[in-house]
Amino acid sequence: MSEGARRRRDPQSRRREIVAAAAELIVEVGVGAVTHRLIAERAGVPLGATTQYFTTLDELRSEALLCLGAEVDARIAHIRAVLEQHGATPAVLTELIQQGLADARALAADGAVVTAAVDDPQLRALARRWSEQLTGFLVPVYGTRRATAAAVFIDGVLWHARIHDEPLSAALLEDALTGILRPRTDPTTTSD
Amino acid sequence: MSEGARRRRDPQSRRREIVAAAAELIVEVGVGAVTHRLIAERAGVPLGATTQYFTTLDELRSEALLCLGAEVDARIAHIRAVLEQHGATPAVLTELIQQGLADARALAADGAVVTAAVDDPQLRALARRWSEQLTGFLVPVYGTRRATAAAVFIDGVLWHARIHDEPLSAALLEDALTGILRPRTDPTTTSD
Amino acid sequence: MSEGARRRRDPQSRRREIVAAAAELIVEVGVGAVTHRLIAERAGVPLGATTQYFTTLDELRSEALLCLGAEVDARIAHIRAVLEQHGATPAVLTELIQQGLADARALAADGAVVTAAVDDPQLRALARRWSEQLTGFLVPVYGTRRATAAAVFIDGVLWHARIHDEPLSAALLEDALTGILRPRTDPTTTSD
Amino acid sequence: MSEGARRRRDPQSRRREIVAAAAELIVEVGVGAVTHRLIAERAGVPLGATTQYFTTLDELRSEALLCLGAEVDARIAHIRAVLEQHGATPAVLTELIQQGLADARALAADGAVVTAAVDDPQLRALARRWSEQLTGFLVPVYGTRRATAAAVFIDGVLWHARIHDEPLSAALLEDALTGILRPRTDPTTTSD
DNA sequence: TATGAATGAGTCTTCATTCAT
DNA sequence: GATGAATGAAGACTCATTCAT
Repeated sequence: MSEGARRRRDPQSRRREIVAAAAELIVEVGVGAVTHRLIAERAGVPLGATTQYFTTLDELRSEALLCLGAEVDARIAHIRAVLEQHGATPAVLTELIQQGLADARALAADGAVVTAAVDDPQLRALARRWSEQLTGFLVPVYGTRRATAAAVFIDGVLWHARIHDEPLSAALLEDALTGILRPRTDPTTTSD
Repeated sequence: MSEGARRRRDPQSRRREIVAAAAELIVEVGVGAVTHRLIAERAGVPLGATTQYFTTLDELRSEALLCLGAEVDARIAHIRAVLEQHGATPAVLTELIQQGLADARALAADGAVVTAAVDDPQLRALARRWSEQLTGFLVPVYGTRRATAAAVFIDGVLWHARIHDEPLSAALLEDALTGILRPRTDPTTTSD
Repeated sequence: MSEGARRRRDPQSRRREIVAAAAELIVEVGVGAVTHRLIAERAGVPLGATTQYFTTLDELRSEALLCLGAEVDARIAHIRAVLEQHGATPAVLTELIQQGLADARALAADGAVVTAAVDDPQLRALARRWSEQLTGFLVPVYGTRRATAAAVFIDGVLWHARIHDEPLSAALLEDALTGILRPRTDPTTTSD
Repeated sequence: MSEGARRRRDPQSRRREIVAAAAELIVEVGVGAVTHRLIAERAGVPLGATTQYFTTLDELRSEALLCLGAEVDARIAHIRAVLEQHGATPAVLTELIQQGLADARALAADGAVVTAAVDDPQLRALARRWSEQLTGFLVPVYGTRRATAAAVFIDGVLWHARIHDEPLSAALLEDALTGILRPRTDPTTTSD
């Protein structure tokens, strides 16, 4: 009847809220520091709710990481749209990177997923998706090799941002991407 | 005499063993998962020994991270030597990267330091040293901008290796580095 | 069902039992010697229960001390009632003191509070309450100065009892109180 | 040869220093908070020295408490001298009390002894000495009963000072002592 | 003899997980 | 089903005491 009661009738959304809270916390405090209590408080649900929907904290953590992976997908969708509309030129990529760097939360979220993936084989596929998809957008234009190299460089840029205070300049980014993506003069090795 | 006998008294090396055990564990399970118990077991010392030499687990962790940092320095010294002897060409860099990727332990150690640095301001300087030094070697030849870009790319390569099973090909690395480090045709922006 | 069965769920009274156990122990072994384990054992609850209800041992200690303070208040209420009914004469006070001395547990409890208060500024107010209230009852009859002096003397009597085996005689108490509370012959300093 | 060597040749004085350090610490942090390490640091001796001279921490603590008792004796000697020279009048006693209250360290030291004595039967005799001796000085003049009452009052004054910020006035002290020590008008109960 | 390293018992505290209500 | 109380296993840390050197 009341709002509280209404909410209680929707286990599905409560579950989602818990996962979302866990995901937030993973980004904020690291995957190893999330606890049932922390999650319950953040989600605004009783402690028991966090064990009701998830057999194990580990399971909840995994689902939260999956949720962060979904966020990555959302950001990739945006990138794909921009690349399709404006073309995958170094200038456009540079602009996209700079937008990405400006979103500290997203940067931290991606970092958390990758960090967790290093130690957890199950997460590796998730962590790879970001660069795989980005590579996928670039392959039709530049071929697998250069596309991969560009994605690798962009990953390097993101890690640079996580441990430096000064961001890399647009000029640096664009120059490097231009160099990476330029056609080879030797036609025997053009793309693969 | 009996099994309860105290261990030999050699504080210096015991301390070193504990730090080494902690460093190993940081690399293996991540900086947030090391505990006194784990370290004591790995080092083969009683639990109390890990608290005798270090006021705080945090202090022990820091020292272990410093120890990993020293390893990084050792690797950098090797890189510098090679670059000075053979020249900092894309081919030589590629060869060095591939050597680096072959040492899974070193790769994981560097990753652990960087990962820890993301959340700990005190470690950021340590984590930056690797790319700063590498950049420093390249600056005299390529200028700051391209040197930095190359270092960023190489960091990207290392992160790629941490979450992929198949390594990047030498051709990809060399092509990309060649592109990143090539002289600009536009003389107004050559180096900085 | 089996021996591993959880205890009944009655948080309120369980909390009270823990505080009561802590209070008992403070009286018995001193505020500095109470530990979670000791309290848990005395209260007949598992160790974890003592930390579930109180964030900190300090918090538990405070609550126990408060609880002892409440006992003091109860005794004071009794004293007030007697004084109001029979008048605050030396004879009545002497009788009350002797009743107080007969209750070894109460004597020890008051001592524990005062002892703890010496080192802990937050407890000082609590420790002062006893003599302040007693003084308050006497002020209307004898004025602040003599009332305070009488309370101070009575405190001395209680401390005497804590470290002596033989109690002070009623005659001694009554004589001293008579002397302390007698009207001054010099009218210039009568009461204040 | 050096000063350090000379000191090492005098185990007796080193022992004394350790006991003195322990006594200081008991007064400062309470009898339950002294540790070997704390004592060693305060005394400026190596940790091992504190276990070399005393089988047990408890033994060291006891000796330190004895040492505090000796300090009490020294203060009593002073009091005796003053009382013998100026007479044990309320005015002289008041002056002495006020001197005593001004020495916060001594006040704390006496308190520590009494507090420890409450829980430790072995110390009770020590704790009683102060008031017994004071009583002894007054008995020849006032008789046992009034002398005891005065000593009890003075103890009350000292405890008052330990938990109040404002000291009792000289007028209050002198009035009370005058009342306690005055000759009884009824000759049947004069002294005992 | 003097020192301080070695050890393990014990302290507070946090939590995952279970399960009574 | 939903809640949060219950429990015990760790975790970090401190220290008395022992004993090699």
